[in-house]
Amino acid sequence: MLQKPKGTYDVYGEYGKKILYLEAILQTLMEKYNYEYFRTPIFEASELFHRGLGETTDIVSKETYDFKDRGDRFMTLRPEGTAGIVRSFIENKMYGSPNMPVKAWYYGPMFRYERPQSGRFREFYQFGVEVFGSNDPLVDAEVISVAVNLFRLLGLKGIKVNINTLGDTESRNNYREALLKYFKPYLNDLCEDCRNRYTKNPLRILDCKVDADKDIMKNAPKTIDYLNIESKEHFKKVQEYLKALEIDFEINPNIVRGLDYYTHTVFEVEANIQGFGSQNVLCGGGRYNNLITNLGGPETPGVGFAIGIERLLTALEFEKIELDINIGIDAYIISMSEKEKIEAFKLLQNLRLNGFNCDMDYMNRNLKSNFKQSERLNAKFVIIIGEDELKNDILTIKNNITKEEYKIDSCYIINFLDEKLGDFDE
RNA sequence: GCGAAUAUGGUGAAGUGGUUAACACAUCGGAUUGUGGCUCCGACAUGCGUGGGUUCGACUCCCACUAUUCGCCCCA
Repeated sequence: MLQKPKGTYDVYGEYGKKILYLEAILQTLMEKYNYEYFRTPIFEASELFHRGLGETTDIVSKETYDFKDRGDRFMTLRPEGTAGIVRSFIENKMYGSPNMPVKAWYYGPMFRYERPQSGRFREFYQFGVEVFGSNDPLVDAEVISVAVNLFRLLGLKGIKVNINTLGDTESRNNYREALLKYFKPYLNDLCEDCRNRYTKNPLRILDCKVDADKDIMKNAPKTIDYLNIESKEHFKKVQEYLKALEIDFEINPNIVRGLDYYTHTVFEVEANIQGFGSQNVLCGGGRYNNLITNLGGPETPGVGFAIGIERLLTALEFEKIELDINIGIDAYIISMSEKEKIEAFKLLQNLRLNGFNCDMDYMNRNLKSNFKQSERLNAKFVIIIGEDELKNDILTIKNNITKEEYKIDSCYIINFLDEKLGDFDE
């Protein structure tokens, strides 16, 4: 049997409704924040991600979907959203826009070649925002607030915001040096992964889970101690603004994030659900003041985050949060025999054009099966057209919940449904 | 890339080295029911992930592969 590729999934049924509902929420939320919708290509020149995310990051070195197109160009399925948006920002010369900052949001599939596990896929969806052009710590706080307010809006409790700062380039480099110097004598005491990280990405040693409890870790230099005055001030302001928005946060010096482009604020938003493990991190992001120049644009500050949609939906399920999705149809039409079918079909279209969600039998079911089908579809009303109905130009309509049955003139059906469906809303 | 578990019909599953692979749900047909939802009767795996091997004989034992799930790494 043909199967879907590893790490992908099909969307249909109830899950499909949830996705559409969530997408609608994202859209209205971003309208409120006055962010602009961006959609960039799903594949880009490989170079974009190599330069954007950093050659040595795991995502680029072992997780990208790469291919050569028929013109021998190296292409990569996007593993994350930021690089593409930044490319678009530069290519469309938005840095010249009079209404800075440019506030962008995006939503779409990302691809990473990884072993799938709970809440992790090879094709997965991310929702994210990016703000370009303002170095104001207020923007850091606003971006965090977008994520937090989305989670609040959906009804997630126990949201935890962890923040840290890497400082500006100078601070970050100083800190990196300090870390290398600090860990050098202890290299043999660290796990194999950490020894690897030492050369590749020393900051990541800090959030190692294996060595987390060792004293070496606890006494390691903290980013906070290596900040220059401006960086310190920036971080202080971010906290101030977060407090102003009544967003609880914790400073976690071990959050360093895996991508090379971060400077200053980095943050993660956790769901804090028991048994959810590493999936708890629903959102990650931070400020990246060097990324735009790395990709060939003018010096422009930026800050953003990404949220994993599959994780978010799984979290909602774990927390037994029901989304307000529309289940069922207003009416299901049954014709007793072939003779009434065309009337049923006409009625079906008429009702649909008048705004009702309805359906009819396409399978020539018998009456019994049709009633079953109406229940499967969660139809509020069943409309029956038989010989009598056809002859007298009336309809038999049954409330599928109260089982009350009515016979009405077919010309009143719209009014009837309008009135009766109103009762359902009360 | 590393580690672990699992793999029987549409679904959930039971099962023994040996002629017909339980059971339940779902589905379909029929009986009954004042137009279905209860009850009753009937149908429904040419096959037990794929390929090898052991055996007189394997769904049941062994090996390989594949897939799924979970964890690690990393990330969202």
